[in-house]
Order: sequence, then structure tokens, then C-alpha cells
Amino acid sequence: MTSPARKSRPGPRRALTEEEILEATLNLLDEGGMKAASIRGIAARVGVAPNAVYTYFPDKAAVVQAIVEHLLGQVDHAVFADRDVPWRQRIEALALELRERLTAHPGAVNLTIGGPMNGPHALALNERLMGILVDTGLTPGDAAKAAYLLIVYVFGSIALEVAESGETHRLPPEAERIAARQTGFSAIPTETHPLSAAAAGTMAGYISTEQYIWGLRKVLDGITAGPISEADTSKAFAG
Amino acid sequence: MTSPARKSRPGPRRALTEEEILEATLNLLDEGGMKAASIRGIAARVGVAPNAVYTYFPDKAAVVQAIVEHLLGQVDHAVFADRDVPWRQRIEALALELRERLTAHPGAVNLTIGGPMNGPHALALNERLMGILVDTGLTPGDAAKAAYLLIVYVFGSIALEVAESGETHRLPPEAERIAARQTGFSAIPTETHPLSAAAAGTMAGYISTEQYIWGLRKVLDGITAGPISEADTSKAFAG
DNA sequence: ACCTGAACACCGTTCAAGT
DNA sequence: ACCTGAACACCGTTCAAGT
Repeated sequence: MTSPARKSRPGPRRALTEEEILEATLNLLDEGGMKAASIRGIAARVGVAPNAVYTYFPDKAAVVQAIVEHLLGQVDHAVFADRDVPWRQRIEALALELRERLTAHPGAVNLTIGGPMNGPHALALNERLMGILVDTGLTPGDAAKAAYLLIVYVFGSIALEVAESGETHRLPPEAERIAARQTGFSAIPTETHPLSAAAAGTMAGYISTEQYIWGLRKVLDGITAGPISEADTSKAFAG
Repeated sequence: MTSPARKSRPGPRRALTEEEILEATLNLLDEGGMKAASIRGIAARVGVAPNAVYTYFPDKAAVVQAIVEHLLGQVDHAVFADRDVPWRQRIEALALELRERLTAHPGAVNLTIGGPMNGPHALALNERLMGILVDTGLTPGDAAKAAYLLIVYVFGSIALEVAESGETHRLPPEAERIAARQTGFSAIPTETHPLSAAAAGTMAGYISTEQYIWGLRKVLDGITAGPISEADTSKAFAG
């Protein structure tokens, strides 16, 4: 899929590929979470001795890092590459695509925001996002600031969304998850937390696609509300 | 500190308190990261057998959950409780206080966004934040949406900031961390990533307090840019 | 009720040895 | 160069036993 061609290597035939190991790890992650994605478990899944994995990756941290890159490499750039599409739509498409790819593997989400995102695919995404923003007339510097704000929003949203489901390794349908939150929030006592209790219904919907896009648009509104180099501190709500 | 009085319990004198265990865990976390904060390590630190910890917490997940709550309980509500202070300032104070408390324990940040934030202290913070927003005239429902957007921004920023430093358990001074990023980003090839390369300087500053507040203000701008229930999709940059 | 010693079923990683 | 068997130093957790 991502590998164009297997590089030929010296020595005896390789039993495995880095790809195969990553795919096995992802499967284990989806089935049993971080606990199941052990070096020993991975080795068993691909049919080698535990220490054979160290032929492909120096340590477990490297496997984790590679998983993150693998996942970021799966995002389909085509859905937001078209420069004729309005820029807000392009960014929304990017945000939705990223959310879809990452929530498909809940166990991997924490790994993504848990380490530095400086791999080639992460960089490519940053470049793409900046490209969309530069297309609107922003300088690279301003585009970088706006891009980071968007990245914080996207990854923060996804992380909180996945975290909310606890140790579930496959996310239930959105409606189910919202219903579960609704039930949980109904227990908030009105006496001590009147506002949270009053807004329990809204809070249950935090994890919905609708609110995800709503928040993204608010962030975009903020970005376009004034010059990037400044942020308004005087305004107040009309009400 | 947080415990007003030790509840008296039956049975032989307790050797420990939940508080003592959490403090020990936090110390281990600061010294050696998640790896060092093992049940066995904690037990050794407080001077009991490993399994004695299970008298206080049912399992390790409960210790982790308690750590998160412990940390959220440390935020000083006084710095943003004053209703005479302009609401934007109050939210900035809240955001800065939260960042200070969490970045003080980098190893715990991942735990915070890694699980559901539904403890009493988390709820209290949500209630406070909603209170500030309701003070501006928002309905509880709209305040909830705005509050979540802010929470996503704050925790997302902190998570990405801490993650960027990798396995460091005590964050170096901000200037040092930015300098390290600067060095790393200077390696971005202009040919393949022209925009990222051009904005390397800006990108290095992502983790600065200045950009943290800048982003927060942009989010606040977005919240005030129009009615909460909608988000502008028509606007485009002037340039 | 709280703590201990001992054990169980795991980890990640290393090392010497085989091909 | 790649893989294996065996071992090392760890984990979280449970259980029977002591006070």
C-alpha cells in the first residue's frame, strides 16, 4: 500500500516486512488495546520468536513511533488537495479525514499525541495544511501559527473523544456513545453543579461529528476574525 | 492539603494514606516517568510490600485516575474566580494556571488526556469555566459548547507541548525547548517542504507561552465572532 | 482491616549460538 | 543478515496466612 517496492537486502531471506509487523501491531491494538500490543504478542502474531522483532525495530518505542507514522500515512490527501474547493471546505475535509483514520484505531490515538509528531508523514500533513492557508494569502509564518492552532484542535478533539470511551478498543457507533454519556451526565447533582447539570444534554454531544465541525468552524472564525499577529482582547458578548 | 481530615477507619492503624501514595507516585513520575511509577516502585517508595497498595486502590488504573484528579485538584480557583475581572482575563488565567499545574508533571499529562475526565475536580473545573461564560450572557447550552472548545484547546496544547519533549520527565526551561526545536526544524528540506522550512522559526515557538495565549485568544475570538449556535462558513481572508 | 511472603502469568531486552 | 533458545530483571495481580 504505502511501500512502493521492497528494498532488496543482503543476507538470508527475510521472513517479514516492517509493514507486516505494523499491520499485526495495529490488529492487536484494535483487538486488545495497548496491553495486547506487546513485543511478544506481535512476534507471536507474525510467527517469529519475540527477539526477532528487534531485527526490524531497535526497541518498542520505535514500533510505536512507526505505528503513528503508518497511520498518518493512511490519510488520503486527495480529499483536500483540490485548490478549486473553498479553503474552509478543504480544511474541514482534512479534519474529518484525520478523525476518521485515527478513531478507526482508538488504541493508537494516545500514542499519536503521546510522542513528538516529527515523522515524514506528519511533516507532509503540516505542509499541506500550511499550503491551504497560504493559498488564502497568509504568509508562511502566519500560516504556521494558524496551522498549529488547527492541529491542536483536531488532535485535542480526537484524543478527548477517544479517551472518553475508556478502555474500549473498537469505538461503538457515535449515537451509542452519546447515549452512554447522556446517562452518565444525568447523575450530575443540580445543587453543586447547576450549569453542568443544566447543559448535560449538550455535553453528551461533545463527541459528535456535528460538534467537531462546529468547533473547527469556530476556530476558523477566530483565525479570520482579525490579523493573525494579533488577537482581540476587547470584545465582549452582546448579551 | 486537599484532605480536610483523615476519616477514622476501623481495624489496625493504617500505615499510609491515599494522599501519601499519590504523592509518592507523582514523585516517581517526575523522576523517572511512567516506567518508574510502577505499583512495585510506589510500594517501595512508601515502604510497604507491593500488594499492600491494593488496600488503597483496586488496581493500577485507579491509581492513575486518582493522580489525574489529584492534579486537577491542585489548580487554584482563586486566580479566576473574581467576577469583577474581565471574562477574557479570567479564562486566560484559568488556562495559564492549568498549564502550569500540568506541565509541572510531564509524565502525568498523557494520563490526563488518556482517560475520561469525569472526576469531581474535573467537573468542578467545567462548572467554573461554564460559570465564566454564563456571566457573559450565554445560555448553559451555549456555554457548554464554548467551554468544551476551550478545554480541547487547553488540554490539546498542553499534550502536544509535553509530547514534543519526548521522554523528558522534567521540562527544561521554555527557551531551551524552543532552541532545541529550532535546531530540529532547521533540517527541514526546502525542496520538499518549502512552507514548513520557511516557517521553521515560527514553528519552533509553538510551545511558547506567548503562542499558547495567542491561540487561546483566537479561540475566544471565534467564540465571540457570531452566535454560538452557528459558525461562519462564508468568510474568506482579505489578502 | 490491613499487611506480608510467595507465587503466577506476564513484560522488554540481551546474549550466545545457529544458518 | 536474520532467526532462535534461554535467560535477566522486571511487571501487575492474586492468594493464603498472619496481626
